[in-house]
Amino acid sequence: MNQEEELLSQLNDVQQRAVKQIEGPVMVIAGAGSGKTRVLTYRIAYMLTRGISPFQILALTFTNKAAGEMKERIFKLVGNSNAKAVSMGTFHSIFYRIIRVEGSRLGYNQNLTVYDADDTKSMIKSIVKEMQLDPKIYVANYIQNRISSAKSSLFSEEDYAQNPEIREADARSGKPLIADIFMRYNQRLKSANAMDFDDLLYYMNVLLRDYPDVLYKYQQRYRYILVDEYQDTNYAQYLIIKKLAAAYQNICVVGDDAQSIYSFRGADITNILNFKRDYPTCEIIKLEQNYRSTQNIVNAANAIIKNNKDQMYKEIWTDNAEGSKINILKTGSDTEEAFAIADAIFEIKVNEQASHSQFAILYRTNSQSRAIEEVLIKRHIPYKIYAGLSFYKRKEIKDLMAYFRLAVNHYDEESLRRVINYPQRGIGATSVDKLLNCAAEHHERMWNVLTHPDDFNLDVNAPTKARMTDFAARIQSYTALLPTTDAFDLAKHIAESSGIVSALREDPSDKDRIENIEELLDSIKAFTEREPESAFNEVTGELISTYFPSLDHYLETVSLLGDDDEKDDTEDKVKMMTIHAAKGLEFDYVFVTGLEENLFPSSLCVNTRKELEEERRLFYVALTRARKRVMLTYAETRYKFGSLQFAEHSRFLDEIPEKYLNTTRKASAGKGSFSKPEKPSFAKTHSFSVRTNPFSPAVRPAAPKPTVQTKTEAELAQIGELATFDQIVVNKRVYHNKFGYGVVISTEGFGDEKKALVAFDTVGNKTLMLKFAKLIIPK
DNA sequence: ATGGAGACCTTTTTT
DNA sequence: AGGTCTCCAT
Repeated sequence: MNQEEELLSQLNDVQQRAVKQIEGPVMVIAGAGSGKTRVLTYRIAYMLTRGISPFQILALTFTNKAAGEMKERIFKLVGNSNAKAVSMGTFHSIFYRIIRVEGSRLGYNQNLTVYDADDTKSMIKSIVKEMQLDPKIYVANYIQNRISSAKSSLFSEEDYAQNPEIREADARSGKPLIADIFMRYNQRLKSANAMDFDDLLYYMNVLLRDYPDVLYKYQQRYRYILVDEYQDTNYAQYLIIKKLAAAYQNICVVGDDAQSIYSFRGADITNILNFKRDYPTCEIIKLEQNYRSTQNIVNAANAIIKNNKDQMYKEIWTDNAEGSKINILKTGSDTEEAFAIADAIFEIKVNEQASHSQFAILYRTNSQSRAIEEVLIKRHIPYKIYAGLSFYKRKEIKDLMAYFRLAVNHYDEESLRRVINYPQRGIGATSVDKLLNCAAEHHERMWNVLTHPDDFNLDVNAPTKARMTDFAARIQSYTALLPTTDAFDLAKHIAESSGIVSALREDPSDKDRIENIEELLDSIKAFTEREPESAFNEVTGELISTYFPSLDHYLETVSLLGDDDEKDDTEDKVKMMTIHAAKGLEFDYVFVTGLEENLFPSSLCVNTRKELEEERRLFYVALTRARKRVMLTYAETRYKFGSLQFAEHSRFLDEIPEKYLNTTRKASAGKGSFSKPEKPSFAKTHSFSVRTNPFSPAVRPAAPKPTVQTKTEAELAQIGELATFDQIVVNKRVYHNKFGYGVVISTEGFGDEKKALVAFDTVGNKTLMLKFAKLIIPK
């Protein structure tokens, strides 16, 4: 067999079609677990074996991880040398490279800095302050969102300011000045020689729109274009692809409309739904065979997604075994939910000889992880939370990187403001403010005022001025070292001479931070030693022989990196993450937790059909992560923002046909540790009551009517029996003659000294001395 | 200038 | 509950 035949022999018929159709527009609808990555990588490998130049191939992904994995797999198929020259990466990283080459046309210079969400947020805050607006009305997050959505839809700041709908919407929301903020925001970015993430896409569009030679160049260069996760593209991405592909029309998009879960970030599902309209001659190939999950899981997931109106027809099926039915596990509280999960993990581990690493616990929101984490610790179950704070977002890392950035780009004001007095060097807030105002008055960059204070009559005292000059000189000394000192040596030099490390050494509690800095330096070391990933001239494809691993190159590669999330599969740990984070991954045993109304679906996403359908797709994604088994859990009570909330089970649970479930959903009386004999509970009587109005401020489900008047002995007897001290345990539902219904949160002490903290539905938390408080256990 | 106490605000988030 | 931000007291 030749290489080509060998590649094809490893694919099913439909996959082969998707791989072989390399000319013309192709859309591959890849159901969950249908071998999407396989098709993409084999397609590229196939093109290479057919003699297509790797320089002509552009493969776009959403995550660095996806790009990395694909690269690795292609290397394995066709060898390093050929595959390396394929332009494969995230939208942002590929366009960032092009913008660095072409940026002078946009008024940017080579040392372009990319501002991350933290940078832009702090910039917005500072603009709001500068404009003397109320930061409680002009909330940074909100403004950030408005600007980001605008840019993703290719609205310039003028478009934004002039669009009547936008003006009206902003006026109605009491924030008529967002357009002005937007304008200043862009001015600041430009003056800082910086772009935000959205700009990388926005300006790429500008280049292709306004410079026909640029359009022509990249159309000629990228004759074969592949796009992963096409359902997640926003308008800016969509249009770039469309323009680049216009000349040769060799465009292959791969995606699954059923797994579109990022519309809140501007992803536009209509891009995939309208592909046929954009490319009437396109071939549509559906990968419908699922290789991942059992029949039960596939069928249940199909049944769920059928409830969505916006979708492309497809019939996902599998040859795999029927498999276990799905378990639904109802518990009294978030803590009980966690214990039930721990029990189930233990049981499955024993019964099916599974290892911890085969389990994943998924949730809608990160905040749900804590209760689970606490219990897993108690039960000595090793776990790893994939979440939240990226390494690069840690304060000490950002601080040090700010020095790096400033050394490369003196106009990077966010970095300048961050480190001008860190570590403390006697340039306090007042002085910085003076510097800022002075720069603003003269329409000058902060850096220029800093280095020439007298030219601008900067009003600070002589010692402060000297400290400022010192600081600038220090940064300049770093800049001078850039061309000759490699990234690691310079980074190390900066870490030490800037005083960051010594400042951290002073406080023993900062030991972790020092370790993080060491870790960063290690990774920079690895960068300097690594063979350059793309030492090609982006335009000509020429090999660049004079590549030097400098700190500015390091910043270029790292500025678009999320977390390295060493997905150490070797570690035998249960994995915990949000469902969003789980997309694209698979596990043998999957717990989907918190299946409660207002949590999943989220209370913020049930107002429109589109929102609800996205939540449903999210549920679909969650289910289809599992190879062998799915366990769905929900709790009747849960702490939310510190207070106890009652919950109904999620409507999604009702959408799973009974035949795929292990137990009847109302009374989980089956065997196995998931099921608990159902005790008379609050939820049983109330969980099917009328849904609460999502618009009403009281999100919590209807609680029993507050008892204003105290009741007689006889009436109390109707409610339940007087509790003994022993019966008062955590999560127990109780009734108090004055405070009404509540749930025990914690207890303390024993016998006559025993106290209980009770969360009452109407009057909040009370600590009660049990020998005085006559608590009743409701029937 | 700096730190501690209170007020405030909470989704998901590939880049 | 917990993290972040602001403001006031030192």
